[in-house]
Amino acid sequence: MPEVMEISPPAPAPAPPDAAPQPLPGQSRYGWLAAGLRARITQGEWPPGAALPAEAALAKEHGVALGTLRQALALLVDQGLLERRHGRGTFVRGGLDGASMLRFFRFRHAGDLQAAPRSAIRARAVVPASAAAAEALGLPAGAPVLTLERLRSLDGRPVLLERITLPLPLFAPLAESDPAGWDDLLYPMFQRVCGVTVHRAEDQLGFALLSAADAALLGLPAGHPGAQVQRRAFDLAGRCVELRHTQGDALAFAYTAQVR
Amino acid sequence: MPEVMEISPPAPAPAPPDAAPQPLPGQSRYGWLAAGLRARITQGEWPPGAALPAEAALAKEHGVALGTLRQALALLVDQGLLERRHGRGTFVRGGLDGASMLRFFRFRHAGDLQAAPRSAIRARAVVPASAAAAEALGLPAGAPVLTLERLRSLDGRPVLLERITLPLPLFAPLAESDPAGWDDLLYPMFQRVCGVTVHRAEDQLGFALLSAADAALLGLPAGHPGAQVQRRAFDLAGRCVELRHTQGDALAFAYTAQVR
DNA sequence: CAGTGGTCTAGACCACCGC
DNA sequence: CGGTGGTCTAGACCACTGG
Repeated sequence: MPEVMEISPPAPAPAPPDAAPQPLPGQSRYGWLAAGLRARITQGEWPPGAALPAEAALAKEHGVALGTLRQALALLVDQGLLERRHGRGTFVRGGLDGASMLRFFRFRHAGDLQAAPRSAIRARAVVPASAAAAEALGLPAGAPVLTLERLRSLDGRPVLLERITLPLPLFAPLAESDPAGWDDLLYPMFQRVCGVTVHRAEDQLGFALLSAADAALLGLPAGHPGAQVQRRAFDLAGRCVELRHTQGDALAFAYTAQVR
Repeated sequence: MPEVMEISPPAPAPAPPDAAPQPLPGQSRYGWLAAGLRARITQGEWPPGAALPAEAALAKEHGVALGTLRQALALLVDQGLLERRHGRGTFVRGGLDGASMLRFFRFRHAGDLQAAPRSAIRARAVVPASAAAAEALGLPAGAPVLTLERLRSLDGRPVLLERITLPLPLFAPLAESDPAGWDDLLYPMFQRVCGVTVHRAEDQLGFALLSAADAALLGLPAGHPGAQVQRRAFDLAGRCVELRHTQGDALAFAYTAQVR
């Protein structure tokens, strides 16, 4: 089962009756189908959480055998785009929940039943993007971006300090609304307010000593070791829609990686 | 496609002509087949690197359609047990190469063309297992284990300090041979000398300051921040066959995690 | 109960590999 | 060229879900 996805998917709508609409360039039919379905999903024909038509219907619509259509769906499933539920249907996966940063840390304190993490926006600004940020977000050099500084707390104790960069035409609604009223989880709010689904992310982990100012915000001594997470988050279409630099107490860092 | 693997696989040999040999308890045929093939692999019928019989032959042997047999193979492929090569065959995957610890660090120095990492065994001993080690390795409390202390170097600079615990009946050959003659990569040597294939590992990443002695071995000042990797390595049958604690310069640590 | 995805079959033909 | 895995078909039947 090759993992590549072909380019130029077929037309979303059913084909004209003659002149075969799927001139398979040199690849598999199911790969082509998957690319077509992916396009219809990223274009919003089936929003996150919605159910696709039944397998039989999709197979008939594309004039293809059931097994072939199922192979296409399987591709999209292990790309994380779809989710199948036996007896219910095939659904477009929702976005990440935004609480995922805490998975890198162990902040439990002796038998605490964990309270929900709280979020406080400390600063918000519209600034020209740095060269690196523009590059990562696919913006022209110096394009305006929205930056946030955010402190996350557990049981009233500050535990994570985050600096977030968002591309600006897309996140304009957040440049105006009152941060005091924002949700504790950003990604569901991105979805609701800006229509942006954060679907996948790459987290680069590292360690560095905390600056005096950053350490103070986290209630730690200056020069305390900090765990650093540099995140690039992507939407359904694979475009980078967020840069996030997260710092926390290195001594609370714990993460399990699977090898092979 | 459920991911579970059924218990009590069918008999390895072809079935007696009557009295159906595969009394599917309540699960899928391909899951049952996969369990049977897995057993034959872990029992050494097809050693790592060897090719399985062709799909058609296996399907006929088990009295099953091609598609069903292919589903079973697909299960074992994404469990990492098998590897398929178009036009060549289906092969039992070899073990890990043992260089995988370095993937957590960036030790490049300005334009160096990287030399192969070197390994030096600093200490070897047979000792009673700690309670935690015995538990993890599935040994009785206080059973004898082989411990190694090992320093890995890049271009002559020490970069990683490792403390390794190995269960003893299994690794007895290593308790006697001369460590000076050992390979730089341990896992291929485990395979060759002890017949142990390291197939999968779980690495728990963390952070702690280095002790004065450990820091000295790494050429770092006492109390320098250290990245810690606590590894449990497993063989083809899923048994834990190695515990390894690795320390390195936290400031050289870099790892990228994929989020969903 | 009707509708969904999951399993399984028995074929055909294609694409890749190595000799 | 012969052997391998990869794709595709057109069906049948099973298992799960929800009203």
